[in-house]
Amino acid sequence: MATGRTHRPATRSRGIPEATVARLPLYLRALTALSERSVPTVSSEELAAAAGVNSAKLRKDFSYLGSYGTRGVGYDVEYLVYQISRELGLTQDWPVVIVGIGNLGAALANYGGFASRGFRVAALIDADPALTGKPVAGIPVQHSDDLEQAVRDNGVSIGVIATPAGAAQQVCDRLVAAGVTSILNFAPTVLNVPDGVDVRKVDLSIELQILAFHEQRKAGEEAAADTALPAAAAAAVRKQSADQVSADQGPDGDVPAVMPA
Amino acid sequence: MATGRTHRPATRSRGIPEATVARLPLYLRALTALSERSVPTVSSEELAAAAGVNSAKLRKDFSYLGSYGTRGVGYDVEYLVYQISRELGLTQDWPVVIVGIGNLGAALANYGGFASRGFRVAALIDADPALTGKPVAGIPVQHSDDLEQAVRDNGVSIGVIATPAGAAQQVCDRLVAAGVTSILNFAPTVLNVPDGVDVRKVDLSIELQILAFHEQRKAGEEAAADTALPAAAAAAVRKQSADQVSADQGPDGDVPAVMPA
DNA sequence: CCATCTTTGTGCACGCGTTCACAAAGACAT
DNA sequence: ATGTCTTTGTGAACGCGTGCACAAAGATGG
Repeated sequence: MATGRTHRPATRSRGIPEATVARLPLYLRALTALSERSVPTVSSEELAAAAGVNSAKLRKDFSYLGSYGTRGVGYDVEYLVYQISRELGLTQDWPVVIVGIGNLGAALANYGGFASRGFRVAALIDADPALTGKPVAGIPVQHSDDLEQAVRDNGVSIGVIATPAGAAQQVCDRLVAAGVTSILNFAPTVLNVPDGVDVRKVDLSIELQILAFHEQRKAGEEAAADTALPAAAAAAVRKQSADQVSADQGPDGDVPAVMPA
Repeated sequence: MATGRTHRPATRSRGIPEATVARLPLYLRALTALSERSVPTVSSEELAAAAGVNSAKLRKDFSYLGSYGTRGVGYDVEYLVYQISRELGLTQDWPVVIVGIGNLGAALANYGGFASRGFRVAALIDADPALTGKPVAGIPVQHSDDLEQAVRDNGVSIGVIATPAGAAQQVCDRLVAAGVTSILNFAPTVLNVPDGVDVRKVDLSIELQILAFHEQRKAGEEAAADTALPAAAAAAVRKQSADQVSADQGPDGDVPAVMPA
């Protein structure tokens, strides 16, 4: 994914491992909550608990950013909030464009977690003419024809794709051609992009499938553990017979994330 | 698998690495698409390309499931679809309950990718009395008071939390108490659960923040290149120079303040 | 039946990420 | 100042995941 890293070991700020970057938003969230409660300092142990990670991992993560803690005391909350925000690039304004204003796209447009972290929804795009001009989250939806102009006029470098799978690649190509270099993809499709463009994907059904795998494993172990089971696991067993739905018609098509309206 | 005797016989789910499990849904999606096009067999190279992964990785992943391929030919699409579906537990019906029917919850209820993979939305729960009884995606919303009963009546073992952050832990506790053992959490909060309960989280803003980090890095490199070279060569240089980055920029002002609910 | 060609399955090595464990650093009390 | 106590920052070991490279396995053609 990430384009070739440098041969630079860990000089200054740029040696930050990908795994650490992925956790910085977690720390930032926990720190922001502490900041609101006017907590002045926090130890690695406390903050790690709040962020749901190991304290040693947290300290090592922070060590990549620099030495921002005080031994015997902990970390200054406000200072750390600022440092992490700066490192993540959240001290600047990031205009984003959302393409595909179905259920999911609309939910994303309304999502408060974006605006509060410097992400500003600059434009909403949908192929359906019936939606054009209709306001969603206070922003009028623009037709797909205006995609390129919306990107350029707003200086957008981050695009969000919430279209059906079939349209995703085409939308992606147009976004990239218009100058977008980072894409958050909610469509269940693999996107092909040129070098220099980052893609992150969120597939809602994949997470559920992973849960189902572990759930099945748990159920199997329980069943194997004790043949005669108390009422406790009755629910698990009932899954089988609850609804023997096999959505006939064979394999599901790869399904659009949203309904177009 | 000639050396399979001293180690775990990878016959069952026991030996499958977590990273492999996370990719199985990807393979399944690609295979399903091939199946719809009535493609009989597929090579690891082709399938890997369709799934967006390395072919060696794919072969190794499949080797954990067993030897389902034919050397010189490839993999039988239908057979592999079945094997992966079975491994993931998708051959059975998974009733799920969605708690928090806001924009996101409603989008999830309407999401086609769930039903097509054996996940059936058994109940929708929301604390707002104004929503009670109102149908969303054809399913009437139930009040929070009915959470436990909805879980038990439907034999639900997978719960989806799409509530505001402040309500998530409480909802989680109630779900777990009612018998749910797997939770997909969309609320921006760390959930505490007892042993034996799996939690996977999806935080929409985290993904954007990670993109912003890389975007900032790219912008910094371009800026560094621009100062050193004529603007015309900037694009060409972008990919090459990844090492040196100007440390900081001026005070940009705005700092992300609060976490939404 | 043998030769050749294709593609799988995997041994191996390497690098990243995680965790442990502890010395160094600073706060604080006396 | 000096000692004690707390907590950071990190060296080092370990384990997992990834990718290479190739032998084995089977198909295919002569």
